[in-house]
Formats: sequence, C-alpha cells, structure tokens
Amino acid sequence: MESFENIKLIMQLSNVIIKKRNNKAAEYGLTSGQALILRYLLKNRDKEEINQVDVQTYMNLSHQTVTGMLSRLEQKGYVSCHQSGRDRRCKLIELKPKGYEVESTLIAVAISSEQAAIQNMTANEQREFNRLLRLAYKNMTGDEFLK
Amino acid sequence: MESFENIKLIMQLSNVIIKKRNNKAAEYGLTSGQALILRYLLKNRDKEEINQVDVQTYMNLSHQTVTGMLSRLEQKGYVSCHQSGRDRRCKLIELKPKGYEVESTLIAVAISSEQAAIQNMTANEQREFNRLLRLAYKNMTGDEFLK
DNA sequence: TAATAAAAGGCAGTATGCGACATATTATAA
DNA sequence: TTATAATATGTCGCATACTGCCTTTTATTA
Repeated sequence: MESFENIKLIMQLSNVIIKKRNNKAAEYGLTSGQALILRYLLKNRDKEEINQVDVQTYMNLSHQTVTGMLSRLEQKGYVSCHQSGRDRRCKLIELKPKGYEVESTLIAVAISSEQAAIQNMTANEQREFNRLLRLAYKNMTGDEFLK
Repeated sequence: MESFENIKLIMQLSNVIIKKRNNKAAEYGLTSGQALILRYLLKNRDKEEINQVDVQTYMNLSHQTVTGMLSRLEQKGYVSCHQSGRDRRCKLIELKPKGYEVESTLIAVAISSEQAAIQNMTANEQREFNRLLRLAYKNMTGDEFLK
C-alpha cells in the first residue's frame, strides 16, 4: 500500500492556516477562532437565541474550550453573555456593537484566506478538493460536515 | 464565486484527527505529537546526529513548541538530550530503549489512522486527495510538503 | 410526586502552539 | 582580529483544546 502521510499533511496545513489567520486577526485584537465565532454569530443574528451549545456544535469543540473563547470575546466587548430566561442552564450570547463593526473586515479576511488555499486550482479541482475533504471528515467522524 | 469553507473543514478535520490519535497514544502514555516525533527519530536512527532544529523542520513547528515536546519526551524516558560536541548551540537528541520498544505500536497506529481517513476512496481519489492537499500546502506556505 | 437521568456549563490541570524577548555560540565581514 | 550577523535554543505569557470532575437546572420515569 502507498504511504501518503495525508494525516501529517492535514495537521500541518491546519497549523499553517491558523498561524496566518491569527496574524491577520491580531491586527484588530482577535484570534482566528474568535473571528470564526463572531462570523457565526453575525450570520445568525436573526435567530431568537444563540447559546453556547450552538457555538460548540458549529465549531465542533468541547464546551470547556468554547467557555474560554466566549469569555475572552466578552472581556474584549464583542459579545455579552447572560443566563437564558427560556432555560436557566443556557448561556444567552448576544453581539454587541463592536461585534457588528468588524463584520466586513472578517468577511474580507475569510475570503482572502479561502482564496489563498485554492489558488492554482481549476474549478473542477476545487470542487473535488472540497468533496474529498468532506469524505475524509465523514470517514473520521461518521457525521456530515456542516458549514 | 462558490463558498466552500474549505479552511474550516481542514481545521476541524485536523482537530478530529488529533483527538483520535491522542486517545490512542494515551494508552501508552504519549500524545499524538510526541508519537510523531518518536517515529521521526526511529526512521532516522542511522543519522550521525539529530538536533532539535531537525525536529522543528520535520514537524513544521516553532522552536518553543518543540522545546516543550522534547522535554516531556525526555521526562518520560523516551529520549535523552545533551549538548552537541560538534556545535555547542545544538541539542543532541538520542532515542532511549523505551523509544525503540514502541516502534511497532507507533507504526501500527499511524497506518490505521491513515487508512481511516481515506477509506471509501478509490485509489485514484486517494492520489488526487494527496495531490490537492500538497497543492494547498504549497499555496499557503510557498514550500513543498516534505514527508 | 419523588427519584433519576440528561443537558448546559464551570473549574483545574495538562499539552500544544504561538509571539516576544533573551542568551550562548558560530559564522561572516570589515 | 574584532565587530556584527546569523543560528540554536531557552523562558514567559497567552490562547487553544483536551480529560476529568463538579453544580445547577430541566426532562423523564417509576
């Protein structure tokens, strides 16, 4: 059998991407993970209520990790967190004005990062790359990847 | 332009892979990163000298990160580190017997993890997946990915 | 209704992974 | 040869990311 070392490649690719995005996000006082959470909140601003567990599902991270990330976003004034009236176990997450202000910047950075990764790929290759990444994700998790 | 969110997919795929490998490696007191370093040292056992900078290059990680990982491998008795006689700035890394003992286990785990990711892919799809991952890596870093 | 299970989230500890900064040693240039 | 640059590595502090363990609140079941 052929030995591709795809696993090491995926892990290093991820590290490189995170490093680049951290450097970009640092220009406005964020990290790449915090920026991704903000984009999720902005995209779902019309939802009645967003709780921590929704962020965990979107990010596919443990609740302990997300607790820390949200508390740092709150400290910086991007979001505010309160106990939900609907279910007192839940943490209601709301975007503050500072969160709305960075929306266009976050989108621009995300697009440029996405473009950097797939440059020099034809449209067909881009579709195939995405399809195979999703297949690998499903192989490893048993679940479909959700945008 | 199409929005694939490949970046988020790659990052989450990497997280899932690391989590699975950490669980496996924990059975014999290692982490996934430590296991990868040991495999590198085992593969290069015939080299005259391996220094920390070689591990950094192989892992594509910063020297601060590798310093910590190596010191934990040393604490656990897998490697021993000394000052190099050839160049006193360099840290000579040597495998201890405990390192050699886990070789077959490390290889078995690595293969099974690699196989898990690419199951349900045809031989052609596997080659294409690897080629596109390498292209993305080169797009992001400017360098070729080295096994 | 009362006991129990499940869900949401918090805290402590450990391991990556980085930037910033510092030190020692070697290489290079004036 | 001496000043300067480059290299190899270290420490500190911070942000992820996890497991393990805990509390509070809601849901379920006897």
